[in-house]
Amino acid sequence: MNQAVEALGALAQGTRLAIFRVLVEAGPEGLAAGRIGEKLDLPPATLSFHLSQLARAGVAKSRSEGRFVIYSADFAATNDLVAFLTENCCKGAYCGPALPPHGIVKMPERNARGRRR
Amino acid sequence: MNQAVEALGALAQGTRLAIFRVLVEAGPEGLAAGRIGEKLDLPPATLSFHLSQLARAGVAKSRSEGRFVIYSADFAATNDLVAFLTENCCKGAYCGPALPPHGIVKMPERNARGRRR
DNA sequence: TCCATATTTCCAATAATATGGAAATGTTGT
DNA sequence: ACAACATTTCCATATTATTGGAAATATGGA
Repeated sequence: MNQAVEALGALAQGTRLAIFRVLVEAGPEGLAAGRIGEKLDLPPATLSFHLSQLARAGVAKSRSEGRFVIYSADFAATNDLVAFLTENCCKGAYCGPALPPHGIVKMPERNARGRRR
Repeated sequence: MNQAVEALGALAQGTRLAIFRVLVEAGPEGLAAGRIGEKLDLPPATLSFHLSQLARAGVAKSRSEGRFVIYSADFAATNDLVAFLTENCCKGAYCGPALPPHGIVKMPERNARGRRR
């Protein structure tokens, strides 16, 4: 619960949500901090502040690669967050009316044997 | 995007997240403000403040019923929010590693003809 | 109408957060 | 060791959010 508040709080801010979406689009590979700053035109101090918030909250992670710091979205944490939000939803019954256009994260396609492609 | 920041901001707070979860559990029927306050032991002013934040952000809605005000979660808005968070995720490819235990909201079951049951 | 109950508004004190310039830190290549 | 670049830390400032007591408002029933 506290974890969820942290994660939501990290995303509940224009600049950070923009950063997060850049990271989601970038995928597991991630993106160097500087590239993110260029895309969103953010001064280094501001960028660094928000990246550290995202990482502290667990929705993004960073790894060092040479003199770059590569940030990427934490997809597992994001899924956990989404699951938490709708936990106990209507005690298990369908609770429309809206039908989601797609899932949280696409399931890997499977062949007839049930193996991932 | 602004809409998403509002929605996330509404949920990014301990008291409000607790309220929201009570509403999610209550389902579309909703719950009178007072009942929520009892469950979470909140003073009226505080409760009212947070309920109005949730409603303003669109993740909850209210209707009057006699002298009660019934609040309920807005499931459609919640789904939109979740969809937005993972939009353009990995440009369409599966982006594990975690597989979600279940969908955002359960799809209604369909029979062989594709009709809802 | 009058009373009991439900919810909201008003208000002030307190705390937390966002911003970005300047300087510090760390890393690579010469 | 030095220069060039990437990122973070330090700092001050401005803005916004949370809290709850007390009073106001609204509804239903006797």
